[in-house]
Amino acid sequence: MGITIKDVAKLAGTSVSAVSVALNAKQNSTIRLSAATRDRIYSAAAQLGYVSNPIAKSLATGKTKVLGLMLPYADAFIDQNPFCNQVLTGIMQEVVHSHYNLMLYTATSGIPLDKAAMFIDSRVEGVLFVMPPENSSAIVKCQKLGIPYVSILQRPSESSWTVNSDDYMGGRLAGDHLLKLGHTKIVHLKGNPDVVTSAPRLSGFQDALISAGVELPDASIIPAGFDWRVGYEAMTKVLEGPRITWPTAIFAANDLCAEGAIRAIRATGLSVPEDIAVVGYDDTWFSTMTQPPLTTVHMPIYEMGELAARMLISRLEGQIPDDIHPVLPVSLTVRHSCGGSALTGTQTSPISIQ
Amino acid sequence: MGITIKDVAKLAGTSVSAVSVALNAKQNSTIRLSAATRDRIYSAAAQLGYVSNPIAKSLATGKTKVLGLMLPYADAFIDQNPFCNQVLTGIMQEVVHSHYNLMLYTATSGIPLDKAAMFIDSRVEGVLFVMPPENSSAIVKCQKLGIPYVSILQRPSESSWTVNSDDYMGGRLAGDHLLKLGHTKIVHLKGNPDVVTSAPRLSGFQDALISAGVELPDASIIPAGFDWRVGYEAMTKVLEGPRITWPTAIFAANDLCAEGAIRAIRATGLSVPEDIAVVGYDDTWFSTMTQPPLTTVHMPIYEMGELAARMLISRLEGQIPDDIHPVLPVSLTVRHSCGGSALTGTQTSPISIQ
DNA sequence: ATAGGTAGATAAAGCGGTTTATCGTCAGTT
DNA sequence: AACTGACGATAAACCGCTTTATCTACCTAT
Repeated sequence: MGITIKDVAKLAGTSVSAVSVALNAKQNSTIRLSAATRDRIYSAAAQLGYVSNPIAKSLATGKTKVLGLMLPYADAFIDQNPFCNQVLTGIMQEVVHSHYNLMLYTATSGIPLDKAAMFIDSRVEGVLFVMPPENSSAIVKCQKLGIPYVSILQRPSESSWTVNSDDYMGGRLAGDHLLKLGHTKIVHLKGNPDVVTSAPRLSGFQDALISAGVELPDASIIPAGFDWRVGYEAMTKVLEGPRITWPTAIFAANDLCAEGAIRAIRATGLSVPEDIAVVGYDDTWFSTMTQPPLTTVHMPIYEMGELAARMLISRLEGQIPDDIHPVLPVSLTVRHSCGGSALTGTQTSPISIQ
Repeated sequence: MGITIKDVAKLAGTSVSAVSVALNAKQNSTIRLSAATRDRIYSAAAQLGYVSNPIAKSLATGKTKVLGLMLPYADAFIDQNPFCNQVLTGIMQEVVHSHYNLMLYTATSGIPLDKAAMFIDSRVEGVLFVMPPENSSAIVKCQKLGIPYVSILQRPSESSWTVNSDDYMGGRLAGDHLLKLGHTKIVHLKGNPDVVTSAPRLSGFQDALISAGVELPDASIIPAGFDWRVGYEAMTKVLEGPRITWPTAIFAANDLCAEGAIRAIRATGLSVPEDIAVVGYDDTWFSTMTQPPLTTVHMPIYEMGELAARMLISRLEGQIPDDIHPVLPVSLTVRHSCGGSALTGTQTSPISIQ
């Protein structure tokens, strides 16, 4: 503990500058060192077990080698939505293999947004956002301070680098699949309107039906959300209507919502997929856990995390990628919640922007 | 950007030392400032939008106000085990309300442990470990460097502060519950042997049976683990034996394992709880998701995260709590996987060490 | 013999704060 | 009138590292 560059210099019989240069293996330094001096410094450092103080280094260089990660509202997501965990895993994978560390922050209830934004003052070099709210004060702060950031699931814009997946195509795939299985009375349990994925998923779904000449009345688009409870409630309401109005298929906002719908369907004495087919969205580990396992739109969640982290890091290193608004392709994972097991394997989105 | 304490001093017409003292509201400082000077400094700082540079502050004070969190092996846990997410949420709750920030790290496959341990060198003031391996190099490093740490789910020892829950009692509650329902042929799907919770859960379970005079043959203790796949496989193996050997109840390593067991039971054409009752362990959100919802031992996971963070922070602030090896009480959450709905509500562990 | 160049290294000035030691000034004592 | 303290504030050292400017030999070309 407490071994500084000075101690190394003293033991090696050199100046601190020499030690600094040697240990950082600077190639473009104006300082030149003989091999002999280098070796003396190396062995002195090794002997003392020297490890450089990153704080001091940061102060001198202005670089902290720390990335920030802002996860959405804790109660609702981190805990109970596998999506966030998988994004986190992807990000971690990339971070662990880099020279950066990750500072974590969650927008928690009870904490004023301004305080949440303060974590940026702890001198992160860049920030990753997951599903940031429309006018996130944290994002505004980054912009004002000129701190680079990349958002996962945010509407692409001039000022932000974003990583998204092809939600429109996801909706389309879900619709096409159900149509192919012969369904025409389909209900969409719509996602939370202030999450950017909700609208394009609906559009894609609508277009699929339109292309097939199938009508989608407004009454078939039910506001729901991303956890199972709202899925349950929305579906229950649907099934409270007269029997003739019942759909034969459901396109749910996500897998959790689909699970809620399935429960509601079961509670009415109907079964999935025999009476009503259900398509989910996300394809996290959870979608294999439902009864029956979900046919669902696969999002490359892990990859989105990885890519966002990679983009941020390369940006910090001065590189600018070809595409700062990548949209990753989605596919359809067919399991058992829609029947129609004739279709096996996954069906990939034709669009494959990487 | 780049507004320093010097700028504030210049504008306020004072020295930098005055600014430093004023803005830190030091009460025990030898430096005294008049109210007038204080005000001039405050308004100068406000006018310039000054925010102190935490890096420089850290270098000067030797405190970084950063906590480290080491989560277990990413592939296996973060992603797919709700346990970790809930611990994280609890930790976050506490951290967000403190003056500390959280640096995240995961032991990932493919990263040598030594490198993983390096994140400690980024000058965290203290570290939280979740389920650290027996001889974690990161823990050894903390000990060597004198960095305080608190482990969640680690065997209590002189050298470590730990937070655990009452696993023995958990096993006991599970056993008692099944016995009360009349079961005598019970199989335990045992947890991974290198996770500390596995052994005490088994002991508690065994003691429950012994107290009731019920025999538990070695063959009824099946090595399994903490994800659904191993639960499925273990259960399948059990059901491959002759019908007479089939148990009437299962005590699973955790909820995921229980889910696997339920699937295996279903796959054999039997049903839960009618043919075989199943008790899980953890009681995360996932345990309400299974069919039927799990009767399970409730661990205060969120609270464990909170408590661990609180202990670490108070330790860093020089306080020593009464108990540095707290064992939180568990309880039994009765749902539907064991039938016996006569028993409702939860049954709390008599032991309640806080 | 002298100027110029280069290899090898060092001294010292930051980076932006904190904190100790020091310094006037003015009121109160003796 | 000289001494003591308290008050209010400042200068300067320091935290550990980076980096620019500087310096000394020594070698080479003219």
